[in-house]
Amino acid sequence: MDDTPRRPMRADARRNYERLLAEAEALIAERGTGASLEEIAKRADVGIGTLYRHFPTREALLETLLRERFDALGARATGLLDAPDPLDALLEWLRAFTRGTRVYQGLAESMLAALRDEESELYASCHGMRDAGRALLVRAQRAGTVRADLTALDMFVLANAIAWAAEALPEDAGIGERFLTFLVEGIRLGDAGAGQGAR
Amino acid sequence: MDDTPRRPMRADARRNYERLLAEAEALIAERGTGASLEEIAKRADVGIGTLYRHFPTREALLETLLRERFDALGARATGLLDAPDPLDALLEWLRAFTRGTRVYQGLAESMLAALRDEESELYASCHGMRDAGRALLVRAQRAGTVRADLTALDMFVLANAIAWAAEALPEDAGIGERFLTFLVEGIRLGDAGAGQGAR
DNA sequence: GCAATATACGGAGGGCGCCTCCGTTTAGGC
DNA sequence: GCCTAAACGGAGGCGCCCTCCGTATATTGC
Repeated sequence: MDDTPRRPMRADARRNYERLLAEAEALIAERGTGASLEEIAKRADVGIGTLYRHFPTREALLETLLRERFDALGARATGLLDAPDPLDALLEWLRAFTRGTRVYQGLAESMLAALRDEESELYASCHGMRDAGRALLVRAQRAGTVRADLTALDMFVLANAIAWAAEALPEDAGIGERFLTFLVEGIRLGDAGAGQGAR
Repeated sequence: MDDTPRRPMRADARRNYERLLAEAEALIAERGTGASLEEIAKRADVGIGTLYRHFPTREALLETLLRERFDALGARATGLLDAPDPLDALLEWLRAFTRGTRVYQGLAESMLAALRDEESELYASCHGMRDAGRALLVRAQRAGTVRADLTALDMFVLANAIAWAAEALPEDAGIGERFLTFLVEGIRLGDAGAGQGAR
């Protein structure tokens, strides 16, 4: 809970930490979440050991790169709790989420993997965001506009699946939005009983 | 087009080919599509060079492993063209597809990757199946039970996304079916105008 | 300023996986 | 049985991961 160590970082350590982060950001933006850690270290002009000291796992590095985004998405969700239409609010948030997941190629994959491993830095780090998203879902469900049997976890996974698909066909710019539309149609409860007639 | 070479395979070649296939099947079932090719060769008691001679790429190997399944899925789609309810038929096929995609962990990923690369053996190999699926979709659209703006490619990608998600949470047995339900709800045109009221 | 020491650095090295290349072996036609 | 086209196998180069530990240096207390 106490992230601030008694002593501040040594000057060289802090410098290397920042260089690493900058180069990681650049290379991961370029090559995706699987980018070579050795190359990041090289570009940051730092030994590979130094990289591993600051970021013991690839996920730790990713987490640092993403934490701000997660927090922002959490805040966004909380803000949207006041929006007039709960379903629109949810859609809007899902949109923001999937867009955010596209910053780095491979991120959806990493997120889902993290979801299965509670030890993962990513898991902990996006916890708040997930909770905020859940609140948005619950509100829409209370309002009766989203099916009650949809779990927050399911929603999260589905959003990642959409991001994953969108990532895989990058030349198709509209794909994410299209799929989100399908998702929302699929989980909403229609104004007129949602045409559940057939089944 | 002429897959049968003039001469039949030499006996040792044929034997190795079959051993490789058997071990590949086993190891990929165990470890997913990313299984080590060197280990496959080792288990088949064959040099790595021999593996590469028979299967120049990982995809070629996968393709051989999967072709029968693809053909079966294609046939299934064609068969379902006679089913009474076009939407049910489509759902049934999507179910078969996503279930099939779960045989090997990582397969959805491989399929989507193949989709972007027309040179890929997998791309060519599942072409027939995709076409058969398309026919099923078109029929449902003609019947007015599926939104007309859904592309066969989109449907294919979505089905893979669902398979991908299901693969990522293997301990949750019902996830694939749940997500498929959402998908079908999302792409159908409801019996009573589908509650498009709000938007 | 100058030790003394806690911190931090760096990269060699072991492991694994990919894939190619080419010297060696062998099946099968004659 | 010989000869040759066909097939084999694995060494070796490359890239990546990650650990470990000898070396360097920033900081602190004097």
